Amino acid sequence: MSFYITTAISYVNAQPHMGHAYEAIATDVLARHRRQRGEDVFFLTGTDEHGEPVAVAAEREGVTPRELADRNAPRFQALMPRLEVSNDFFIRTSDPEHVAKVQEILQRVYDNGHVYAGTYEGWYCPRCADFKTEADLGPGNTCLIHGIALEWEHENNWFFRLSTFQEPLERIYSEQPDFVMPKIRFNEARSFLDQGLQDVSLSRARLRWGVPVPWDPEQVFYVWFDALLNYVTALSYARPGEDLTERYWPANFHVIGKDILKFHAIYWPALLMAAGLALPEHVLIHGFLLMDDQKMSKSLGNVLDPFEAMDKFGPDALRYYLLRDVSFGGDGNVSPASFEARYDSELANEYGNLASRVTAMVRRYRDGAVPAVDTDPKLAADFAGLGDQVASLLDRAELTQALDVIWQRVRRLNRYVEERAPWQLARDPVNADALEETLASLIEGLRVVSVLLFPYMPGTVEKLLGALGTPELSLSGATFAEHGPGGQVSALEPLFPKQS
RNA sequence: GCCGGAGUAGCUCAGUCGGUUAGAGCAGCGGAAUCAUAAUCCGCGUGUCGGGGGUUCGAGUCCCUCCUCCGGCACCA
Repeated sequence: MSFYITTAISYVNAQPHMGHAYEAIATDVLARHRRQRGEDVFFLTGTDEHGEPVAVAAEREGVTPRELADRNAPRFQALMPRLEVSNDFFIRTSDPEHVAKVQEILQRVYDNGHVYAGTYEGWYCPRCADFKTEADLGPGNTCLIHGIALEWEHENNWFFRLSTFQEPLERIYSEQPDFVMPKIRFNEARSFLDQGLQDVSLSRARLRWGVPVPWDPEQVFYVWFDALLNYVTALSYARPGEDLTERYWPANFHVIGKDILKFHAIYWPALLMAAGLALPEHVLIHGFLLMDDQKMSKSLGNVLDPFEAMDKFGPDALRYYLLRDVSFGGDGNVSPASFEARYDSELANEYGNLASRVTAMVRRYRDGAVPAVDTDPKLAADFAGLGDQVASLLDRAELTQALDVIWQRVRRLNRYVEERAPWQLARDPVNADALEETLASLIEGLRVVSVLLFPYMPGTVEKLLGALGTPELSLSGATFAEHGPGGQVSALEPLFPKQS
């Protein structure tokens, strides 16, 4: 069974920030979870490099657009391993293979009769070399950037017949209520659709930085059409000498931010239909990370810096925090203070310390040998069905809820330690059976929660499972066994050392 | 203006098909324990569930209305 998941591709006119990290992490959790299920996963991310804003930013800095892209794209690429993000390929839309494939697919759209020559009219700023939208007009139709009067100009463009896909799209929205998730975004997309679709321009005549239109080399494609197609083109060249398109297309999930909903929920399926390609199963929209209820922005200064956070606490702590503290799908506040509070109380005290105390007791009372005895059915009952529950929540992209049900078991295990008080049982050999049942049950419980936590905190979990001598990561193994695993526990450094 | 969300304990939020004394975490106060990263566990909440009205045996949960906040409403990546 194949599973293809993508993030949006990042625009290279700026630096990576927390929003990019957040999306990549969330997508990675879903990808790793599916691998745990034994599915054939392909996970794509990358950079979007063409278009006006890159050309403008490059000119401002006195470099070519390609130089700017070549400088910034590696920063996004380097972010992935630092975040422990397990993407299978990193696409750059300036890749020649992508460019050729975009031309091939859009030529097909043209041949299929979905493109026509038209004229775009609007307010044009000669300094910006760009048309302005209604929202960008200064008083008296002036340019907000340059303050000069705009000119009403027109440009010959190629147009995409988006309007002809009104009914097909309506059918998708009535037949697939989970095409766009969560529900609120689905409704937003549908209400957009209900207002009626108009054709959109497919090309730009005044811009050189883009994919040339094959039937009219004087123009380049509007960057969104070039960018969206990355999800398909990447499969054709990600593995040299192999075309993965048959194996993975259509995508199961496109994970994106709510700001680009329209392009993915309306334009993208229409474009795919025009090209005769299958549609993705789900478009999954996440919210924004806020600071003091405002959208994070560098100019405000007080941001939670992902690099700083990782330097101090490690990538797993950041991954955990973002998916734990912000209910996935909605907007949420993040701050250095709440990050450190979660780190101390949950990662260090609850999970990290649980691992420390349990492994220490096995080493202290049984020389590290995990008793191969039956586990406590009372504790096992509290783990019944957990793996299935997590899988079912993650099927619905409920990343925060899934993490919560796992975490309830972390807390359960700390309670169990107190209930059984192994240090008291250890004082009298008459309690040896009870002690061994307790230790075996705790090790088993710790193993199960850790396997389930793997998608969220891969590095930490691998370290812990290694110390437990049970490195198996498959989801089917995340079942609380009736019999303790036996084996040998080795020494374990604190998983999340206290920082202060 | 139209459409869609949200308004629940000091803070952050959960509350599925309307049903027993409205929940969790954090913070605070008190206690137990000592295996562990001084980490854990237990106990402690008289909340106008935004205001008002209605339906119902019964509403945070449905309907109406009002108030406040946020988002979408077409070619910015």
